[in-house]
Parts: sequence; structure tokens; C-alpha cells
Amino acid sequence: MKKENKSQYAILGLLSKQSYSGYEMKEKINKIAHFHWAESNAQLYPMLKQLEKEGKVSSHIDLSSGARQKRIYQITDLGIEALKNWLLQPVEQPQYREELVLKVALGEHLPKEKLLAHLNDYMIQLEEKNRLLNNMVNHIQTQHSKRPDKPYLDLTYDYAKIIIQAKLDWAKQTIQKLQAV
Amino acid sequence: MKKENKSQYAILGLLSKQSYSGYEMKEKINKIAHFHWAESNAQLYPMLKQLEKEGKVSSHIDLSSGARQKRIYQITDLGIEALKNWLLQPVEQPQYREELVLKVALGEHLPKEKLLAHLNDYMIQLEEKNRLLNNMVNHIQTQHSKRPDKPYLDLTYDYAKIIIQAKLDWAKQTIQKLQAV
DNA sequence: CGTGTCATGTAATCAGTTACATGATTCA
DNA sequence: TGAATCATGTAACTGATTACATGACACG
Repeated sequence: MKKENKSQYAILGLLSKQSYSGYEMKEKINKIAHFHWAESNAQLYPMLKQLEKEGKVSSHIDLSSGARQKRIYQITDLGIEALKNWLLQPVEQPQYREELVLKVALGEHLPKEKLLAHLNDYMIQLEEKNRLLNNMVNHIQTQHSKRPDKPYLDLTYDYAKIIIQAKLDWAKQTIQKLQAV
Repeated sequence: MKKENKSQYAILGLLSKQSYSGYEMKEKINKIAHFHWAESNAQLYPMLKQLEKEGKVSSHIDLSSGARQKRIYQITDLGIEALKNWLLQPVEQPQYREELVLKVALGEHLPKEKLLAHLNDYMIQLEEKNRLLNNMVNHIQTQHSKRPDKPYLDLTYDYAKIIIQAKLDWAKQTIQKLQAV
């Protein structure tokens, strides 16, 4: 089974809700979806051109934004169709590479304080993520409570919350276990 | 900051515990570490050659295994040093792409039964993973209880267990919420 | 008038997968 | 003898990141 490019579906998915410029898409993904999705400029812009060539999106220059060249993309019927078709396909399981877990597995090769420091950094980063997530949930709750897809968005934030909490739990108990030895 | 190849450290880490052939390494990673790490043949074999060229591993043909050409790799002092140095470096946070979560976020575009079916498949796959994990933990417990690195391995299985459970919890409550609507 | 942000993009490189190729050994 | 497994590898491709390049506009 050939691996299909997934960036395109993230893009089509975003455009299925609202029209955006490339820049806005990048921002949006980083802000509201970075808990489970990442895109870089170097994939986004070429992909938008490709999708336009394939007729799945169309674009025009936004004049209201002044002289600044801002190209707004919108999804086409063909794009919607491609998106819906993909949504019906079986989900491929991602393969993970958890660098921190690998380092823990090799714990005998580094000083315990250093390993504890890694775990501590990990927790700090997770707590920061958690803070951003709570802000986001709050923002959606107060500013976008009427969005028709809000129930679905909420489910994705549930996911982020549960995973972050699980990682925090693990890190905490791992620190305790390591200190107990 | 340039991204460093991580496969090499997974390989060096494995060889830091015991000598293996390429084939055995692949098997071992798939069996005992696939919860948090994945390697493919097409990366493993070239990487082993490269590491040998760099003097981080050395190899010899295993004669005891008969006429079959089995090349056993072992880590060198230089390899150990490289590994230990990497272990001290800050951990880079992986960027995730959760296809299922993306599909849930776009739930308004597909029939509810189909979305529920995706979640159901997800749970089935997680339960299978859980089963494999329990077997593995059991195996380590009964066959390798004296391994000096067992405490560290246990911590990695704790991680797998917690993450799998968190995903199962989310999937379960997501199915319930979707059905309630 | 200079720093930060808005805005779009490319080149070079590296990472990683899929599919294929080859051949020996084991065992039913 | 033919299927399964052991064993090692390559070619072609796709995915993804990093770093760089360019320029306009906003605002203090």
C-alpha cells in the first residue's frame, strides 16, 4: 500500500471550514491543531500550488488587504470530494519514535541526575502545552461556542488533554521510581 | 539546530547491551521496542555500514551459524562514547501527526457510523497492542528478571501501557459522546 | 528609521518507506 | 519439493525539515 501524502488532507480539511491564505493556514494549524498536527512552510506552499493544479482548491488575490500580496485559497467541489473520500479510508497507524523513552531505556549509560533532568524538562514542556491547550479550549468555548463543528473540535482537545495528562503521570511516577532507587 | 539521525542511536543503544546481527536487531526492535521505536531494513543495513566506517561499531562473520552469512556487530569504545554523548543532549520533542484525530476533527464531513467504525478499529488495534505489551512484560519478568537494565526497561513499558490506556479511554468516551448526540 | 510581523516562497538536504532482489536453510 | 523463515541488501521515491531569500507594512 502506497503511503499517501497527508498534508494535503490537513489543508483540504482546514479549507473545508473556511478560506485562508497560506500564512493564515500555517498560523491556524500551529495555534489550534499543533497538539496533533504539524505543517511547515516548505510543505504548505508547494502543496497549495499542487492542489490548485489538481483543481482541488482555487485562489485569488485579496485586494482588501492593501498592496500586500495575499493569496486566499478556497476549496472546490473536487477538493471536497477528495477530502470526503479520504475520510472514508481506513486510518493508518503512525509509527512513533519517542526519543525520551529511548533515553530512559538506556538509563544505565547516563548519570541518574541527568536522566531526572531530562524528565523534568519533559514535564515542563508538557505543562506549557497544557497551558496552551487550556487557553485554546477556553477560547473556543467563549468565542466559538456556536460553530457547527465544535463538538468535533472538543473531541480532539479531549484527546490532547488525555495524552498530555498520561505523559505527565508517567513522567511523575518515573521520577519517583528513579529517586527511590 | 540541525536534526541528527536518531536511527544510529537506537542501533548503538541496542548494541550497548549485546551484540547482534542486522536481522536480529530488526527483530529485537520490532518485538521489544516497537511501542516507542520503529526501524526499517532500508535504514538499518546502510546505517550499520556507516557506523562501521565511522568506527562506532565493528563486525565479523559468525562461523558457528553454519554456511549462512551472518554478520555480527558489536559496539566499540568510540561508539559507546558517541552514544553517551547523545544521551546527555537535550531531548527534542517529536512532532505528531495523528491521522485519526484529524479525521475526528473533520467529523462533520463523514457519516457518523463511519467515524464510529474508525474509532472501533482504533480500539481493536490498541487492544492488540496491549496484548503484545502484556506478553512482553511477562516475558521480561519471567525470563530476564536479573537483567541489570530491567528497571529501565520496565519504565519504558510503563510508558507504553499508560499511553495505550489513555488512547483507549479517549476512544471509548469519544464513541459514547458520538452515540449520545 | 529600525524592529517585528505579515506574507510567500525555494534549495539543499536528510529521513524514511516501499518494493524489489537474492539466496541459503529448515521442515513438513 | 515447496513454503516459511533466516539473512542481507539496493533503487526509487516520497516526506519533511532547515535554512535561506525577499519584500511590504505597522508601529513606536
